[in-house]
Amino acid sequence: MNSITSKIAEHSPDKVKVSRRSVFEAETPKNTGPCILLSVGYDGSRGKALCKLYDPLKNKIYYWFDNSDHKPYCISDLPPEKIRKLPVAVHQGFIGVEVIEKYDLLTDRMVKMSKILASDPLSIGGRGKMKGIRDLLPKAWEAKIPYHNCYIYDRRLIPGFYYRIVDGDLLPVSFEIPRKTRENILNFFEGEPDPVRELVNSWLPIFLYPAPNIPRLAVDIEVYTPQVDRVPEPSLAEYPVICVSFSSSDGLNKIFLLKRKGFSLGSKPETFPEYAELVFFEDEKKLLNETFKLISSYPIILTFNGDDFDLNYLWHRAKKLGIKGEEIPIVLGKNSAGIIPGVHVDLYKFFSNRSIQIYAFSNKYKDATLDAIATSLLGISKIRLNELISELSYYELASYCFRDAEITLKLTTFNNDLVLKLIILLMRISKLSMDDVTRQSVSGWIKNLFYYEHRIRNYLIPLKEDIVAVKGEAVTRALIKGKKYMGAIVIEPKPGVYFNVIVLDFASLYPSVLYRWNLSYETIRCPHEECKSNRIPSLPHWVCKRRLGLTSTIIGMLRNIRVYWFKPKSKDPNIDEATRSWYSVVQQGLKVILNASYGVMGNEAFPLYCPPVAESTTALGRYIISKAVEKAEKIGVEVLYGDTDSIFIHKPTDEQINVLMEWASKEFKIDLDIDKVYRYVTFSGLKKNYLGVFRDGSVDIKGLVGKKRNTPEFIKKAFLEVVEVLSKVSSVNDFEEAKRRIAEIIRNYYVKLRDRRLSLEDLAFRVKLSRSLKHYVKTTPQHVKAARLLEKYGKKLGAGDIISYVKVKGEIGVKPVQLARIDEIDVNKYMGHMETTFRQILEAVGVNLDEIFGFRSLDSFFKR
DNA sequence: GCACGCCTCCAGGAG
DNA sequence: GTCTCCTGGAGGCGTGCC
Repeated sequence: MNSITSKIAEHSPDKVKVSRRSVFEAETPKNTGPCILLSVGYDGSRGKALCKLYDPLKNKIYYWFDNSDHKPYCISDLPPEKIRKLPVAVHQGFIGVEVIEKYDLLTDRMVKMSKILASDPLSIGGRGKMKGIRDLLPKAWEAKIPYHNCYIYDRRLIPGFYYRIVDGDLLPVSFEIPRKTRENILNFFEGEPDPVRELVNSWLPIFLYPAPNIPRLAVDIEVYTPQVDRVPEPSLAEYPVICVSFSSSDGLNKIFLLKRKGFSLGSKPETFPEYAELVFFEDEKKLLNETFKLISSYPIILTFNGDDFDLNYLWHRAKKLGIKGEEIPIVLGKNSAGIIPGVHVDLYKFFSNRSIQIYAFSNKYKDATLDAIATSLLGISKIRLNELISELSYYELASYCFRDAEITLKLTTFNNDLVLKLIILLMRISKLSMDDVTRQSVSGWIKNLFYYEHRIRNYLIPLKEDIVAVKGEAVTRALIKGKKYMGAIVIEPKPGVYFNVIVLDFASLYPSVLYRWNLSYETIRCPHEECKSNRIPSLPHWVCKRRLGLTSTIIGMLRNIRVYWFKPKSKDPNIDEATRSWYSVVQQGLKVILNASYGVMGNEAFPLYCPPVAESTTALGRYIISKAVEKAEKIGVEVLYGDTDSIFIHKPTDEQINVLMEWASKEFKIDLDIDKVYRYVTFSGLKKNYLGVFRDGSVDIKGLVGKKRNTPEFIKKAFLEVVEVLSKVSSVNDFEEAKRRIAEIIRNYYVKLRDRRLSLEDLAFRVKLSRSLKHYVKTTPQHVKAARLLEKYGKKLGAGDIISYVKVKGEIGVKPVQLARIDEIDVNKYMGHMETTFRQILEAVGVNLDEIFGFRSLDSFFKR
C-alpha cells in the first residue's frame, strides 16, 4: 500500500504546474497583426456585436466590439408614419424607423421599405411575455435572422478569414493573388457573363488562401455513477467528476483524477499513455477549477458530445459545488455549450451531419459514435471495458478517459488537419461562425450563404410564403407516394454479364442544370411577358431571359471553380504538397455544398423553397439523360443501364466516346466524363443493383443485399468470398470454374449453418431504431420486437440504438442476441436470406440459380 | 379456417 | 430536417376457396 500512496504523492498537484496562462487579452488592442475571425456573437452587457479573433503569432484571443453603433432591425412594407401609430412604436426596444430602398427580386423592381431599428436583438424577435417587434407587425422581412449573422452580412465579414485591428477598426487583410493564377482560373470562365466572372473574382481569396492551423484542446470527462447502463443526468449533476482528460494539438497531454476511498492505481494497462501527465486531486472543486483554467487557455475546445454532456455536466456540477459563475468558462445555450474566451466545437454534432458523413467522408463511418468514427477514419478504437467506469482502478480509468480525449483531438488533426481546415473553409463559404457552422446542417449553411449574397447586393430577402404564392407548387407527380414532385430516371438494366463497359456521367448534373438553365426562385416563372416562351421541356414553367438568377449563378460558380480548378489541381503532381492538400479540402467542401444545392430548393423548411425550381431541375435531368441514350444508340453504342446522370455503355470505341462527349458539351454545355471503366459488369436485372469489376481487379458493388449493413455477418463473409472469386474472372471462359467454386462456398456456409457452427453474433441482424420504441404504432418490425423483449429485462433503448437480433423458431420469430441460444435458430429463415443474397449475384452472372443447380431452390438442393 | 394477393411500413441504399 | 427512386422483408388486411 505504501508504494501506491507514494506513487500518488508523486503526482500531487503541488508538484505539478497545472494552470496555463489564459490566451485571452482582456483589453482589446488598438492594433494587431493578422488574426482569424473565429466567431461573431452578441455581447448583452455592452449591447454590441462581438468578434472573437485569434492571433496565431502571439497565441492570443482578442474581443473586438462593434464601433459603428450597428443596431438590430427588421423590415416592413408600411410607411414610417403608419408604423409610428402602431403598438410597435411604443415597444420598449423601439429606437426608430427609417426609409430604405431595396430591390425586390420577386417583382423585379425597387421598393421603398421601412427599416425598424431596435435597441437589442430580443426586441425584434423576443417571444413569450414580451412580444418582439416582428410579432407586432402585420408582415416583417428579415426578422428571423439571428442578430450576429445580420451583423456579418452588413459588415461583409467572412468568418474563417484574416482580419486585423487597425486604429481600433476591424479590417480584412488583403491578399495578393498571383496574377497568373487569377488569369488561369478566369480563363475557365471565358465567355460567361460578367457578373459570373466578377463573382469568381470576389470569391477567389476564400478558396486560395489556406486555412491556418489553430491550437486546440480536446476534453473528455468521466462521472461516477452507481447505476448500470445509465448516463448521469447533467442538469442534476448528482455524482462527482472522477476523471478529466486533455489532449492538445500543441502537445499538452494531461489526466486529472479524483482520489477516492478504496481505489488503487492498479496495474498499468498496456493502453496507458506514458506521455500523459497524471494529476491527482483530493478535492473535486479544485479539479474543476484547474479544468476551467485549461479550457480558458485555448482558442478552440473540442469535445465529443460536449454540448449535451461533458460541458453541460461540468457547468452544473461546478454550480453545485459552489463555484462562482464568473469562474466557470462555460455558457450554456438551449442546445449547445459555449466557452469563454474561445470557441467550443462539439465534434459529435459535426460528424453526425449527414452531408459530412456521406459526401466528405464517403459513408466510411456508418454510425456517428466516437468509436465507429475513430475506427474507420483513424484506425484507433475506444478502449474496451470489462468493468463499470465507476469500478476501474486509477490507471485503467485514466487510460480509458484519455483515449477518448486523444481520439477526439485526432479527429481534427489526421490527414494534415483535414477536419479543422474543412470547418474553416465551410465557415468562409457559409459565412457562419465556427460554433454555428459545426452545429448546423447543410441547409443552414446554404441559407446563410444566400442571405449574405442578397444583403450585399441590397436585395430584399423574400418571405417563403411570398415565393410559393408567386411561383406556385409543383405540377409533376412523383412515382413514390408521399413525395412532392417527380425525380430522376433509372434506366431498366439489361440482365447479364458484359465485358468492357464504360460509365459516362454528367459531372455534377443538377448544379450544372441550375446554372445552364438559369434556375433560381426569381427567374423561374418571372413576371416578364417576353420570357414566357423560354420554356422548360415537358413543363409549363418558363425561365427569365432578362436577369441572371442569383442562386443559380452562385451554385454554377462554385461548381465550375471546383470542377475546373480545385479538383484537378488537388491531384496535380507539379504542385507542392501543402497546396494540394488544401485544394483537396476545398474541392471536398464544395462537393458537400453542391450536392445539397438542388435538394434544398425542394425542401419545405428551406426559406427559399421553390418547387418549380426543384422539379424543373429533375425534369431537365431526365431530358438530358434521355437525349444521351438516344444519341448513343444513334451512333451504334449499346446502353446497358443508367441512373440519374450516368449511362453504362457496352464496348464503345474511343471515337464513339469522343462523339458523345463533344455532343454533350455542344448540345447542353455540360461536361460528360468517363467516370468508370469496368473489365466487366453483371446486372441482375434490378435497378440500383449491380456488380462491376475494374481493370485492376477491384470490385464495385452497388445495392446488393450482401453489402447492406444489417445483413448478418456470416452472409456478408460468404458474400465477400464469392465476390473474391468473381474479381478473379477475366474472361467469359473463367466463369465455369468460378461458378463451381461459388457453389462450393455456398455449400460450405450452408453446412455451417445447418450444424449451427456459427456464433449468435455472426447470425445477428443489426438494425437501427429510427425512433423511440413507443413511436412504432402502425406495425411492429422485427427489430422493434427484439428491442421490446430487451426492455423487459430493464435495458433502456431509444432512437439511434442498434438492435442485434437473431431469427428463431416459434411464434415471435425473433430474439435479441443477448437472450437467444444457438439451438433456437430458425435455419430455414437464414437459408432464405442466403438465397436472396446469392440470387442477386448468380442471376447477374447470367444464369438462374435454379439452372446452376438444377433445383428449384438452394433449400431443396441442400436437403437432397 | 387458411392460403394467397395486395398494400403499407420500415430500413437501407444509389445517385 | 437537401431531394427522389428502388429493393427486400415483415406486418396487416381483405378475398376466395375448401
